[in-house]
Amino acid sequence: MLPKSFYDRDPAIVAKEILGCILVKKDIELLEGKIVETEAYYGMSDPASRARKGAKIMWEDAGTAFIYMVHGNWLFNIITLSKGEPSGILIRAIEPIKGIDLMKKRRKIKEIENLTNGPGKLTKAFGIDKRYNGIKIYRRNSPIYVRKGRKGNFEIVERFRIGVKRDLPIPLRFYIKGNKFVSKL
DNA sequence: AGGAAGATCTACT
DNA sequence: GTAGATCTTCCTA
Repeated sequence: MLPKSFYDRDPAIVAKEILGCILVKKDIELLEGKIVETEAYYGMSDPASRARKGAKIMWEDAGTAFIYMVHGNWLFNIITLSKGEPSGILIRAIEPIKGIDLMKKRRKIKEIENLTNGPGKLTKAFGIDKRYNGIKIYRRNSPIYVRKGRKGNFEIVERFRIGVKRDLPIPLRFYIKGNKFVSKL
């Protein structure tokens, strides 16, 4: 399982290095998925950042889960840190590994490719909502955490972020090239 | 009270 | 594949 120090770095670095790792939810159920797409968000210097909208939780320590609602969807973020500025990464898409039947049930569909290929979709499939806001995912016994995946060779594609009104002039969206579960090319 | 928000679903061309 | 409606909570007036 990834230690707190992993998250305590620049969000763009964390966003890239977490690709290929496994997102795990384990409490009364066991769900796993490989992280295939992420985005990085900075603090006050980032026009798209929730920090500017007064999300206090962004000032908590690295490795804190940050969950909020957009257009009727819960989005799952992890707090990171760079130079004392609040920042974070958004998990945009994962590839289902374990608990696929439960994910299908929650999403009410059966095509695997459509199960978790978007930030709002994966939270629904995993049953993640506001209740998990603020948990420390680096702690033992955390119901949600990330662990290292199998080493795989893949190329990382860099793109501009999706959906943000005003983006920064640098690419902050990262995904695994050729993966079917990426939300958008 | 009303609008905005880092999205998704559906119903078409 | 794309456009438009609609999703739900939070923030500001």
